[in-house]
Amino acid sequence: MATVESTNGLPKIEIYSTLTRAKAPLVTVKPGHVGMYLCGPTVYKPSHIGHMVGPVIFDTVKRYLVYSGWQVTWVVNVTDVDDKIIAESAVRGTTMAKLAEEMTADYLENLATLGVTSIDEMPKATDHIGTIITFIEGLIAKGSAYASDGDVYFDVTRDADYGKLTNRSVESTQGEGGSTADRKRSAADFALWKKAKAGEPAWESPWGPGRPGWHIECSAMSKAILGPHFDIHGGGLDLVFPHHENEIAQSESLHDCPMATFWMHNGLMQAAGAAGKVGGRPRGVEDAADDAATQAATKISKSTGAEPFKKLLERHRPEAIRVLLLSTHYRSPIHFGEEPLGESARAMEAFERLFARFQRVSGKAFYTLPCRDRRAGDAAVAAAGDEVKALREKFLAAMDDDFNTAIAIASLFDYVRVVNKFIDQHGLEAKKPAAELATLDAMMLMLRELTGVLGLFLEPPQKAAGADEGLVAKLMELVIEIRANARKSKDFATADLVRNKLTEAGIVLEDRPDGTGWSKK
RNA sequence: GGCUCCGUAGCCAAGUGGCUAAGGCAGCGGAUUGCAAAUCCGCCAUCGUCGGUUCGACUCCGACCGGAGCCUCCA
Repeated sequence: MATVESTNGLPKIEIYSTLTRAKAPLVTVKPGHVGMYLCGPTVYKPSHIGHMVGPVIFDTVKRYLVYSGWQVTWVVNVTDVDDKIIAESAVRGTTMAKLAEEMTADYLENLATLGVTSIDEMPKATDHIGTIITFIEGLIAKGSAYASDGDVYFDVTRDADYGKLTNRSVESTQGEGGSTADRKRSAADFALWKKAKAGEPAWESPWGPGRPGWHIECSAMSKAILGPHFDIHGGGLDLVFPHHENEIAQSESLHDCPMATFWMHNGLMQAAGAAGKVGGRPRGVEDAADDAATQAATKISKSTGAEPFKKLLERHRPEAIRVLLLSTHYRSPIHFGEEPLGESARAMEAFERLFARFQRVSGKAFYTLPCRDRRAGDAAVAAAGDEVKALREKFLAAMDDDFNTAIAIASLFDYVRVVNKFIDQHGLEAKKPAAELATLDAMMLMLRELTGVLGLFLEPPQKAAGADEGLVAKLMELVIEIRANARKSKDFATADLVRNKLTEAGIVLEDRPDGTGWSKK
């Protein structure tokens, strides 16, 4: 076995933390259990592809940890009270709660299509107002926060190591202080509680009616569900400062213990060929004071607004999107666009052709094979042969090393080749020797195990099926039979005409030793 | 300006102080096929530029050029 056993009998998995800028073995607060928190969306608009990156990555992290033997509790919060939600609900003439509910549903549907189904809890900020108020009171009692004219602010000068996540000093973070500067002791202080303006949603508090600041939600809710010190805190790289820096300041000031052992940050989605992250704000005029080159660059970035994810799904299969997200290392930016998605989709088809081939040979549907866990896989791997064993070890070693899904996927492409070669060499499409069939089964079970870890191919591809599906199948059967007769009598002109016309119509014929198959392109 | 990070083949993208620098897409040659498709085999990079450290660097250090994120409650 290539994997190293750690003291508690679980595999050794190394994770990079933004806080230490280094990888360290996963050692959990509670042995055998991982508490993982991901900063979720502010639900004011339909989600776009950029919102899917973190969830897909952390879903994969969770799948891999569970596969490897940990118990995992994964929390993704929903910010359902916020300036933007208030503004957008006003525009739409609806309530904040209604809009938030609607957009949360949209978010969840989109996640489900991508196979992100492993979130355990999704706390809403508005369900945790009491928790948040208690948290703020604790900070005030410790002298880390102060009330000011109905607002409450965190006092960064009382936090000796403020800025440790992003290597910033308090001085260097002092901007203008924003519109509330006159209520703050120092410009870098940030709001824990915001006094309600007239007509805004508000909750009663010791400081008067108001609502929570953004940063405090995550500190309070992660504590409520995962405890003051948990294992993995995740989010996009754009949240490192100020959001996560402030979470650390709040939680560690109150609890005097680390908030999270590992701070994992995913790279941001960028539109291929354009500057700027997907969904980012266009860079404004304030940047134009720079040189001409910068101006040229900012011009392009104006087009980075992202379409709703559902629109994207009209053009691309979720499987291709998931693979694209996982084929880049999670800490790197992802180049996203029609072209990369198309390539990703084409690459996926090699897997699906193999699944179809497997079904022809063995009569078994790949999608119904059981996804084993790592221990069971360890026990079963010998039956699949040395090549498979080596590729599985490569896969596991890559995932153990900070979830290197890019290498893991690469090993799966090698895997497909190995299995195809096996079928070729033993002529399994024509004859079916029991011993080789058993080996093939073992190989495919292993592929099922590994693709399942990445959350891939869990469901059969969605057929663009209509009521005509059965009719088309019958017609194709007929066409293929007629063409087969033509081929038998060496009437290749007719046979080729049929095939070419079908190709034009988007149907691909494959003449195999045991007959002709067809598929829609 | 400050703080992070990146620059690998036509495109995308892993990776390592020293054996043949993953994988995908595209392309080329071959096997197979009546011809194709699919499949298999083979080919296709010296790692932004310039210096330095080292027996040896693409991998470490420095400078420069180019790109990205954050410093503005954006995943």
